[in-house]
Amino acid sequence: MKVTSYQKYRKILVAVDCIIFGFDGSQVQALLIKRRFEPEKGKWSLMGGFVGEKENAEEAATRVLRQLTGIKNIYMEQLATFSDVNRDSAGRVISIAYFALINIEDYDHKLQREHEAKWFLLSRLPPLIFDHKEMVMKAKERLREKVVAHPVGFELLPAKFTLPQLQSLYEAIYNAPLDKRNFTKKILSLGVLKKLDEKERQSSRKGAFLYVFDSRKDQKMQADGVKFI
Amino acid sequence: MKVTSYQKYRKILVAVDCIIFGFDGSQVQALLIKRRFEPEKGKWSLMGGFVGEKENAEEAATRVLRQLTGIKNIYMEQLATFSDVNRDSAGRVISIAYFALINIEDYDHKLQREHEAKWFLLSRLPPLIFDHKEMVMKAKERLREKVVAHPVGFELLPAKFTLPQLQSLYEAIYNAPLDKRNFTKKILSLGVLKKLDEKERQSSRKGAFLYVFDSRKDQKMQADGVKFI
DNA sequence: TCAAAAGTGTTCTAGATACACCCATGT
DNA sequence: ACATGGGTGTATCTAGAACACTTTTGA
Repeated sequence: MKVTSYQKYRKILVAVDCIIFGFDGSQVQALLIKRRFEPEKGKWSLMGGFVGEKENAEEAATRVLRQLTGIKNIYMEQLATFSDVNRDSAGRVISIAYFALINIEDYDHKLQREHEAKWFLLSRLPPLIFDHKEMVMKAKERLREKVVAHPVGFELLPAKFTLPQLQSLYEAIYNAPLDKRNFTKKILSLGVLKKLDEKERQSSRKGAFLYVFDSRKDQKMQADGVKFI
Repeated sequence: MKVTSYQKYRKILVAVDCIIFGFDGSQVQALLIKRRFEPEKGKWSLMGGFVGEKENAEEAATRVLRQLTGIKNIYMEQLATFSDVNRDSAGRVISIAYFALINIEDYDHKLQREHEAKWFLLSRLPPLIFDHKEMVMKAKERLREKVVAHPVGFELLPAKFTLPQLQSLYEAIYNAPLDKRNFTKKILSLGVLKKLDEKERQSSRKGAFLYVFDSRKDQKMQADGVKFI
């Protein structure tokens, strides 16, 4: 039985916008699309959508992410809600922003073409519509904070990766160089990596050993509250 | 000129809810009210309200906080948005939760009576309506994270406070005892406290020196990224 | 004079930092 | 043979943790 005490209040359009980060081996990038409808049609924008009647914001964001990337199990978390009265030039819309981390390799390139999507270096973002730039900046900040205490960085890498790749990722996130020996020592001491008997040989003659993330060990560590890098 | 491309989407009621933390000298508490309208009238609830046409969520939360506490400059930040389809039994409402820290002394007791508000120990919360319990738990977690790197704890204390009071606050937030000597050493080494020539004598015969928070020093420290406790 | 809380220093330990050379391989 | 990136160990420094006694004063 519905009660009616809320009837006098004005409803508002509710959207989600997704900040999608990827890592190309040396830089962190964000995935943007060319907006296909008015207002601001043709401008660069985050991928977004409206929250439907029968879904919560997380479901809406998951749907939007799958539409764009084709990936089902994506690392995603709520960032913040943006609600300024005039943030959208076409009317009152609040937007719940989510940030997501994906492995660029998993990304479906057909979908990329379909959506006119493009990866941009965080340091070279094009002008974005509305408050989307602010969203990206906030997401970048959150990623940095997050990475200190949680192993989210691995989401950005392929399943098998080398220590130099992992180090580059952390250097890109912190925007600062790290000492190779100290990095190796610390990351291995966490005990969440499993060394494979296999080498990656694209990037050097000697080749670098591949590792995989061992999520069982990670769970134990999360419980103990260990810090990453 | 308004464009109309959003017309086909369904609008949603948007509310804010405020988790208000206070500190009574030994325990962290949350301020709750008895809900005065249906549904769930008479049950314990967070203080909330709807986001109006001409305000953003932060303005709405500030308004709600002032209504309840009478305090104007309140420490507040956005926590998260809760959007489950059936979270409110009276219809689809999403809620943007804010958490706020106040000094219990600043609190206007007339308003407290007016709203049938009451402080509850975090360890002894009554049953709460909807998803408000989840909101409080998330806020508690955020407070703990926050306090590590930012001097937000001071918001919970009166302007003049003693080191033992400050220590009790941190012990309450961490829910763990701290060593008095290590605590004193560290907090003073931060250089954000100014010792007064005045003693507080309620809680001991010897009396404890009062301190004030020196925000100029704090700003410098924030820039340098120092950690609290 | 004693009960109750405030105040105060030193030692030990673990984690972070700084730092330089050899290795494996393709060309 | 050499250029390129991969891999490895040690010494130092710093921050955090552990730990106990003296001081003040009102009752």
